[in-house]
Amino acid sequence: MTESKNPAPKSPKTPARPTLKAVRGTRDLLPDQTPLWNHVEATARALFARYGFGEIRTPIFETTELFARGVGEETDIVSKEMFTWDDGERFDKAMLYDWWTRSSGRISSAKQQSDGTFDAEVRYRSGTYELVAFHGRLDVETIRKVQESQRHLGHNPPAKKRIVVASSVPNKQEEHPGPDLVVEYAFGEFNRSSQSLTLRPESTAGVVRAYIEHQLGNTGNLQKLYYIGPQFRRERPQRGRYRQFWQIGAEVIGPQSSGAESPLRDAEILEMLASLLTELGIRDWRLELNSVGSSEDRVRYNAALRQALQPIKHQLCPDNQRRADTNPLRVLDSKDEADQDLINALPKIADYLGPESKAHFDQVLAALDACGIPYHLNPRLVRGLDYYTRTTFEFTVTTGLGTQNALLGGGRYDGLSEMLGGPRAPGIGFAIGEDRLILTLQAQAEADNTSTAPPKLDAYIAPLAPAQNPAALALARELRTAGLKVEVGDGAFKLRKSFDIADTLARHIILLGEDEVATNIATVKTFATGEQVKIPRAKLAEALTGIRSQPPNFVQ
RNA sequence: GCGGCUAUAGUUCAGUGGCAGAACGCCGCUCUGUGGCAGCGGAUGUCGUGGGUUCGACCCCCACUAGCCGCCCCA
Repeated sequence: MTESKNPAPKSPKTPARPTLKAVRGTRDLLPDQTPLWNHVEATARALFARYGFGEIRTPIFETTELFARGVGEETDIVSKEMFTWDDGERFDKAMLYDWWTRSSGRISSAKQQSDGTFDAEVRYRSGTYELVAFHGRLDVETIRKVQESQRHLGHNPPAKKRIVVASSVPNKQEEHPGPDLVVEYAFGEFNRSSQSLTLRPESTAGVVRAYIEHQLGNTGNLQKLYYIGPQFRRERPQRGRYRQFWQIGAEVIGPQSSGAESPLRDAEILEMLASLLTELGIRDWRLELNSVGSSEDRVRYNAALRQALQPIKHQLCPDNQRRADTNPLRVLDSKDEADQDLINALPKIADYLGPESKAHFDQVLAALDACGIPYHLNPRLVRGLDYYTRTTFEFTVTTGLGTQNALLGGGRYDGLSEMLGGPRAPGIGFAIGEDRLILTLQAQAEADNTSTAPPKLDAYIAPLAPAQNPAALALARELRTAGLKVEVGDGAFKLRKSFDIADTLARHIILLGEDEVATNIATVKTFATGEQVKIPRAKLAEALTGIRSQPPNFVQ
């Protein structure tokens, strides 16, 4: 951008142009990071495929209503932690006028003001007078005037003198300008073309919406779906917590006849997650497991909890006192030291499970035992989203996350599809916090003194003079075509510099001077050994492939 | 949303109410087809932004912004 054409008037102190930065809670992943991310994602994709999962990609924004109904209106996520905006047209006076003009009737009077707004109008609509005031407030005087003008035009005022006013004041209310008149303000109607949209704070609701919308249940088959993508929550950034964060998740959902409700599915998901973490090299993970029962069980338990909390409430911290009233289940989540004993003494959900829920949970545990998957029953694991039923779980780790030690979480959501207006479709799913997974891998690698740095290139081609540049690029093309990872230097570089660069980037340096180009025999030096050999061009690719070391694992 | 800590060179960080610093990195030279070591030389900053106190502020005070950590909550 040139900026000198119209220089701003000189001020004694030219204010510095603020540097543009990634917005709060978002970040860039640079090439030294992305290989690890890709490794994680590729590992997950390959593993999910072995379990019969297919990828689903849903939009990163949905209607706000989807999350309100799915995740739960009263959850913190929906009530205060989403990126939500109004997608409607801007509400202004010109738009109001346009809307009324298009929608019905004729406009009997419209006095346009110099500023482009309109004073007042009246028209018939559905048997009543409707008066539209775009400008200023309605008073009795205005209304009388309008009624007068209607009579002059030969209209009789309707018997029922209810006047609907398009108001730019959002609070709908009524006024009584006179004994025979009621003025009703209608604001909401003019927003009807707008829609509240939200960047997805999680993906399960969107996936289930897609399941319903595309009638995947009608196939009769179990749907096994996975996704990898960004999510958005408007929270205060912290370690492992970003406003745009990434989740790797999967859902198993289907009609009851497909076996979607089987405890085997719960156990399979958990076993798959254990395999994934192990395959990624995550050590010391811990599976916390609980059953929050069916929705009926939960109602009974909630009641019991409220009752048990009532007498001891005053002994709890203020936060827990509040939760005791609003959402007793969340008291169980509390980390408040002083309250722990009291909380541990509260009734356990396990004692309130109906026979079906109990049997379901027992079968999950039996399948996990058969697979040799270790788990810890945690009667206080209730989780934050409204839609969870029966099995809920969390995998935690001890390395790298500080207090944000939950690596992934999930559970069963047997009623979610119905909540979204869909068919009965029990399901279970999970979401891995990919940012946290990466942090854990990096912290582990650091503890082990191993590197998560991307592997080096196979070769760096150093032309010794600008005259060899074309030959260098031609050779690079040849080697790259053969599948080697190659960088090309520049003949303008001094040899010392070429060596320096080459050593940081690649395992081999290929020297290309006049001799090498003339004879088609390259000089190749291996940094690890210091060994230098002459290799004919025709055998170069093969030779470099042969001495390529194993690609290092990211995490050992 | 609340609380604590932090913000100085590309990076990691010292620093003092009175000339802006180190290490690493970067560039050059010693050394024109053989680097990593060593020596010598060099560049780089509106000291986060805005205001205030002061003869004088990177330093003290206030506000803002951002980051980190914790709370809330969550993956």
